[in-house]
Amino acid sequence: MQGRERDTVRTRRVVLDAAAKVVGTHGSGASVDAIARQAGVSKGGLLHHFRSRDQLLLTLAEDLAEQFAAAVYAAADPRDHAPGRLVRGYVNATFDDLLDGSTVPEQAMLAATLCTVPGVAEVLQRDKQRWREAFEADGLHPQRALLIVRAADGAAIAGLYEGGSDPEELRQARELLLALSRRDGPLVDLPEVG
Amino acid sequence: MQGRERDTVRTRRVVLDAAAKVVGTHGSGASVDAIARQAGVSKGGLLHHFRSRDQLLLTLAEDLAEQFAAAVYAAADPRDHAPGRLVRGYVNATFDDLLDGSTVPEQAMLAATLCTVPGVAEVLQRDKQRWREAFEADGLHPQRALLIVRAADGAAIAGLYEGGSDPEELRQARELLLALSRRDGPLVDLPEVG
DNA sequence: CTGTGCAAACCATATGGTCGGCTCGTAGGA
DNA sequence: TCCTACGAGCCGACCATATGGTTTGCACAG
Repeated sequence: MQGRERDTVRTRRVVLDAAAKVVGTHGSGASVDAIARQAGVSKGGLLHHFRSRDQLLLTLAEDLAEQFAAAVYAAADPRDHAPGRLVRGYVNATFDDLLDGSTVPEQAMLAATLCTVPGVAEVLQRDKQRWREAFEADGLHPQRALLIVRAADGAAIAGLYEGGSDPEELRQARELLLALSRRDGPLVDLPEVG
Repeated sequence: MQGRERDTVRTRRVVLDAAAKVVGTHGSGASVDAIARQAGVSKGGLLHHFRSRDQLLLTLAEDLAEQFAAAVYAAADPRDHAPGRLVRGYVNATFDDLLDGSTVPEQAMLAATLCTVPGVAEVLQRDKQRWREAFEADGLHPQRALLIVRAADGAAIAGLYEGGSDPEELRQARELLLALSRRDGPLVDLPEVG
């Protein structure tokens, strides 16, 4: 019963990857049949593993959130013990995705499509709560951490939905956010302008 | 020939509003029929004004972009002539939408759905370019302006897709961004932390 | 032999888009 | 001013089709 379970796990994995690909290119028009074909599986076979299309997409959303979290923790330098370590991992993971660029339009499609799937909103909300707690434990001034994370999110949105950005600009933006994360305290001590 | 044209304009307006409402609640599942019913029009009547569903949604996207731009310029204080005036309008318009809150989930659905419509990506890209140029003429240090706008976008995303945020937190975030926009120069002169 | 992963045919239905026709406002001539 | 012809806005029935989900059957591991 072990080989079988392995097969099940592998098939689910293959289907999830196929779903990401097809949804990334065809958006909400991605049919179960198309996903199944991409996965090299029949529609019946797919629906044997995922009760419905919505449940498949929900699982995909959870899977992607998990993958991103893993990327963030992987991007956090293990030798970095200063406050803001996780924030820096978040920034780096975000911009790494963006700078790769090869799959940016697909990711935009993917994100937009998944957001319209019933149940995904709750998943995102739970995810948000987890990040919030993680950042609170990261030691940086909350206002500062929030600003940095928001800016990273905004850059991601801009990069995803509004066309690929200039790589050089992305790199600069990342450096700025990283620099901001290496300092601490409220953000008010700035030279005033006329 | 004038009354007729008025009718056409009004009907198109009604249909667009209906589309925003239905798409906001039903996402990509919003059918032409449902939109037509919401608008008090038959499906045939609707398709008389918009050649296809996609074209309707594309028009809706353009319309919403235009509405947001109008809100930004309306939110910019006419007596404000310091650099960053438009940035402040952008921040205020964004957070006004977010703080209203009543239609936040609908707007999230709406945005996500429209992003999957063919042609909307190009519209967003053009829109982005317009904003970029407008901000460049706004006089603030580019890096600073970009950071503020990105943070506002990120806050919008967080508010829209990850569940309504705490109003108090939103207000604080807005004040921070506005404060940042009232200063100028690069963002490096911050107290370093151990 | 048995149960599980999977295929393929099948079904009900929803949806986008078309079409012929009806209504009524408008233009233009008498 | 009145009448008529025209055309635009609009309706509602219709059609082809794509899609989500079910069911039946089969092959194979244990």
